[in-house]
Amino acid sequence: MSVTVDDELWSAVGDPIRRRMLDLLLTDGGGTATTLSERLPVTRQAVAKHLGVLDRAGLVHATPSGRERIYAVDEAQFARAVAQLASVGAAWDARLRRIKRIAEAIQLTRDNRTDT
Amino acid sequence: MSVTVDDELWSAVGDPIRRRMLDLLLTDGGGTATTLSERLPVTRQAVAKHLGVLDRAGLVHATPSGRERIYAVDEAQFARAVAQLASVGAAWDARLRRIKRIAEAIQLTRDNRTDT
DNA sequence: TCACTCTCGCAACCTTTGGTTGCACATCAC
DNA sequence: GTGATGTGCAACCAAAGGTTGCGAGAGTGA
Repeated sequence: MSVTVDDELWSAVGDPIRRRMLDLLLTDGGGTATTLSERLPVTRQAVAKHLGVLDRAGLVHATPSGRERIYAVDEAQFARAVAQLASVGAAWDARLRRIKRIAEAIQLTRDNRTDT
Repeated sequence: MSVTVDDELWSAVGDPIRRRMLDLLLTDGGGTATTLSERLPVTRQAVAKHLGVLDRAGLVHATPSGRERIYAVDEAQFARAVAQLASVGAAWDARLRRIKRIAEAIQLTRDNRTDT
């Protein structure tokens, strides 16, 4: 349970650079490795590798345009990814609540015993 | 915006082994590197390293007990982490919705122009 | 007490991943 | 055609995840 999620997706989103890239691509509606690298603390080649990772995870796709390769977020896939993140978060949250309830129940049991 | 989150936290949760470890610790209420490694596809030492990462991220803490070191999830910190994940998910979701709305607005503008 | 067993931590080593530089090739603009 | 710009590929480096091997405490039992 809870790890029904594609590991590739988590590791794609787990990297801070890749999260910023997704942010930039969403804000600007698209971009190339070069334009992205100008706004990131890494070189163009590093950005290109990250774009490769995101591409393999299906989160972005490239559109060749002349000598450029314009990348954009695949919104459907990205929405699915966000939904999966939310689902895992919700599962963990539910589990925490259950633990808390059990802990309180045990406390009650202890109180009863002390009473007796 | 959106990357207000601790990068350490994301990378801690980004690893599939560490997610399963958190799952196991939550389910069993605690465990040692040895007991965890019996239920994971990696060696005890690898688990110990992951526990170190989770510890430095504040998500778990160890309690020495005789010759064992029992690790348990720090529920408060973990709850904070889940909340941050959820918040980033919500931010991305909101951004997607806004993009969709803008796209529809542009479509309407086009339609108007065609009308004129 | 002494031997045995279990659990742990440390060190050495390997592989993958994120990052860099350097270079060759294609494309646009003049 | 020539120069500037954007891309991809290859080699190289450092950090992270993983393994094996070993030595040192902490329990257990004769």
